[in-house]
Amino acid sequence: MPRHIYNCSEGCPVESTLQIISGKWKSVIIYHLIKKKHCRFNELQKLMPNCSRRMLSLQLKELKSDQIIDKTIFPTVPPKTSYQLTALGETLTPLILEMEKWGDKYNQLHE
Amino acid sequence: MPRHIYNCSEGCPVESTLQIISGKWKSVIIYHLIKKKHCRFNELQKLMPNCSRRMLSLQLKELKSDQIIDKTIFPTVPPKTSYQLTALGETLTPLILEMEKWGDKYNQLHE
DNA sequence: CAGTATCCAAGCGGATACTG
DNA sequence: CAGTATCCGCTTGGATACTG
Repeated sequence: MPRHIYNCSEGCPVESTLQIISGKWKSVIIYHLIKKKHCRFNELQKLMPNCSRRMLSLQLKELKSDQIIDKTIFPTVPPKTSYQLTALGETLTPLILEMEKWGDKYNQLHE
Repeated sequence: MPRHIYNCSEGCPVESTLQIISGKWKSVIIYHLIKKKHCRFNELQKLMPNCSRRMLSLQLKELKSDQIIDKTIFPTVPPKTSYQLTALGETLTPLILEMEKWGDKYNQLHE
């Protein structure tokens, strides 16, 4: 899987950030994990009706490999999982909340 | 051109923000326009060596149609253009600077 | 419940050549 | 200089079916 979308030209830290959160649904996932602290797989799905199960799975996997989120598996029947932010992931909170703020204002303008 | 990537589920303003800035190079363009106030086409190209002329053109066009940037054309020979943020575009500054900040810290961790 | 595997279509995006 | 037009390969991502 190609993870070198941006070559991160020196002098542009924004590209480094994009490297981590620019996946189609990543910042939305992080947003929901900020709000709810932890979420199960199907719970996330309901919060993001336009994201397919396949895509959700892929995005979660990349976020995990970038150490932004953690996954806890409870070996029960039926199986149960829980996704939550890591310490690194939590440092994205101010950024994601800025996205929320801007989106709110933008929606006010356009309704 | 399909602009309805996200259906902007109610309750998730982050999706609205993504609708505007999630293009592959958009936040990088905005970042440079924040820093330099105005930029010419080739100037932006040099700042973003990994973005092709074609992509740069497309992203600028979308940002303009979303009223995030403006374009001034000087009818000289050779032709000269200048891109700058609109008032709406400037409201993205806190968000983009958060991206810069996070990228900076992330780069420090990983070098 | 929480995923993975396979298949396949659409469109993203690079390379190249051309224009005002 | 500042783009646009055309071609085309490759990835993205949906649909569907299957698994522990």
